Amino acid sequence: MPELPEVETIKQDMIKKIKGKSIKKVEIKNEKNIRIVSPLEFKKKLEGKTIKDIQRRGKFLMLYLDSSDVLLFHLKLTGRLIFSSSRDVEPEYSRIAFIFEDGSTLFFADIRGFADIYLVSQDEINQIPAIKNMGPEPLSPEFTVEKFKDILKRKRGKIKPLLMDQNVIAGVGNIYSQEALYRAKIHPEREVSRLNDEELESVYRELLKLLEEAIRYRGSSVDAYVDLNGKEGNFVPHLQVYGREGQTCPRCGSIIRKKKIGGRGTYFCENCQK
DNA sequence: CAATCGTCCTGCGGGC
DNA sequence: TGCCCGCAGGACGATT
Repeated sequence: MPELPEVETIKQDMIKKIKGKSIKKVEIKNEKNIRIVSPLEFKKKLEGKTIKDIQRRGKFLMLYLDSSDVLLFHLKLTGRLIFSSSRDVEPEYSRIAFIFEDGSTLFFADIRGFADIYLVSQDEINQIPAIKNMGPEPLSPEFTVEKFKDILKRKRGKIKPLLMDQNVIAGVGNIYSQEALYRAKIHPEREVSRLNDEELESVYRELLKLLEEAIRYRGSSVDAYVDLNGKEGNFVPHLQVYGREGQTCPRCGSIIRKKKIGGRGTYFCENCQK
């Protein structure tokens, strides 16, 4: 499941590999992920267009075209974007092929089919509900510790579900919310209104360090995530609690627990997360 | 009104 | 060994 570090990795690779390329042909094998526009309109609006810029917002990847349109991807759980220098090397579960003038191809693949693909004009981006209400980018300079505290102090509820709420902070999902809390030594079920300044500051610091570190390691290949070259990220060995139920806590040696919190599987150390 | 549930879907793992 | 059931989850809409 691609979260901010994984989408950021894909974005950086895309800037190197497909920025400036012109889409010659779009082949749709499975249209299920395409939202709002019809497959025919999707093809028509993309063929002949050039990719001018690539950006990320939360877990969304945004490809700006030389028309006024933007191609948006949200990979959800099992969506993949894989670049190949040849259109003949088709990845597993491939659904859409974006074939460039030079024959190189961007494949969109998805196992479970939850991913969303939008094609909208630039001024329609903010009409997409998931983007309209999205919280700040955690790695932007404006996202200061004061801003973080301001936002969370207005909220009620358990800290972990709040961290992965896209309307609170953009891009943080199930994996990085729980890893950040482990690093900050905060129990995922702590009521946010009962966290003091020092604790909130620690969550902020650890979250930002974690995201930056995960980007340097090209993300975590949990579930279906691979990078633009189809290669796995290198951050999984650096995850300290995620997926480690029954193993010992790297910090205190207690047994790591798994519990459903806010409907999502959450791993934590009951001994050192208070 | 905030929290939980069902929905989409399919690969995989646990259990027998 | 092999089969089958049910779990996993991002975000949204419905429900309690």
